[in-house]
Amino acid sequence: MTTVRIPAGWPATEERARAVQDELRGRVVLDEPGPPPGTGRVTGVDVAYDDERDLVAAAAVVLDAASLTVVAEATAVGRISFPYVPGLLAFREIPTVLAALEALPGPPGLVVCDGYGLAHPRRFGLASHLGVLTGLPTIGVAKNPFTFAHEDPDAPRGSTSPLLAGTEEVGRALRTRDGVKPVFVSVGHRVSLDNACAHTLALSPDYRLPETTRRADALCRRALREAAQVSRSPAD
DNA sequence: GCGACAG
DNA sequence: ATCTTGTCGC
Repeated sequence: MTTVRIPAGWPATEERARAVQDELRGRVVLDEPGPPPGTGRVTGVDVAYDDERDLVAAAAVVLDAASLTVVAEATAVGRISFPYVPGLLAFREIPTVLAALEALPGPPGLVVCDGYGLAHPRRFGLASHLGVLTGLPTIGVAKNPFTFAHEDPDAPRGSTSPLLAGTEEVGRALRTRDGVKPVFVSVGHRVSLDNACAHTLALSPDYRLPETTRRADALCRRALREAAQVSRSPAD
C-alpha cells in the first residue's frame, strides 16, 4: 500500500475544477475501438472514504480478461482532495486512484471506472479524466443514471437503451442480468461505446456489476479499514 | 428561483 | 460514498 499526497496545483474551488475539465476535454480520444473484449488484462479501480478521519483509500485490481482471475492488485491511501460535487467526482478520486495504478507491478490494460466518462455535463467524467492523465483505454460503468434521458432496456441480459443528451448518445443503459436494474456505461478514452458495452457484459457473468468493480470495491474498503485502524492506534 | 445530481 | 437489522430466496 502506498501513501499519496494531494498534488501541487490541485484545484481548490469548483470554478477552477470546471476550468481544468474544459481544458483537458480536448485531449480525449474517441476514434479508437480499444482492446477486444475477453483478451488481455482489465483493471478495476474504486475508492472508499472516511470523511470523519479525512481518509481516502483506492484500489486497482487487474484481472485476466478471459478467465476473470486476479493477476495483480495494489492500494493507496491519502487525504480527501475535494468534496463530492456532482460533475466533479474526478477531483475527489483521481490522486489516490493514480497512485494505486502506479503501484501495480505491470500494465493495467483497459481500466474500468466506477462512474461516467462521456456521459457527463461537460462530457468529461472520471473515466475520461483518468484516461487523459494516463493515456490508458478507459470506460465508465455507473450504478445510477446522471441527468440523461433513457428508457428502461428490455428484460433480457444484454439489452441496451441509449443515454441521450438531446439527440447525442453519450452512453448506454446496459442490462447485465435478466430483469435486474441496468448499469450505465459510457466511453472514457480510446474505446468505442460498442466495445465498452461488450467489455462490461463480458465482465459481468454472474452479478449486476462487473467483476472489476466488485473486486476493487472489496479491496478499497479493506484498505480503508486498515488505514483507519492505524489512525486509531496509540502510535498515532 | 427550485429541484436533481456519478461516488 | 456512508449510516444500518432483518429478511426473503437460491
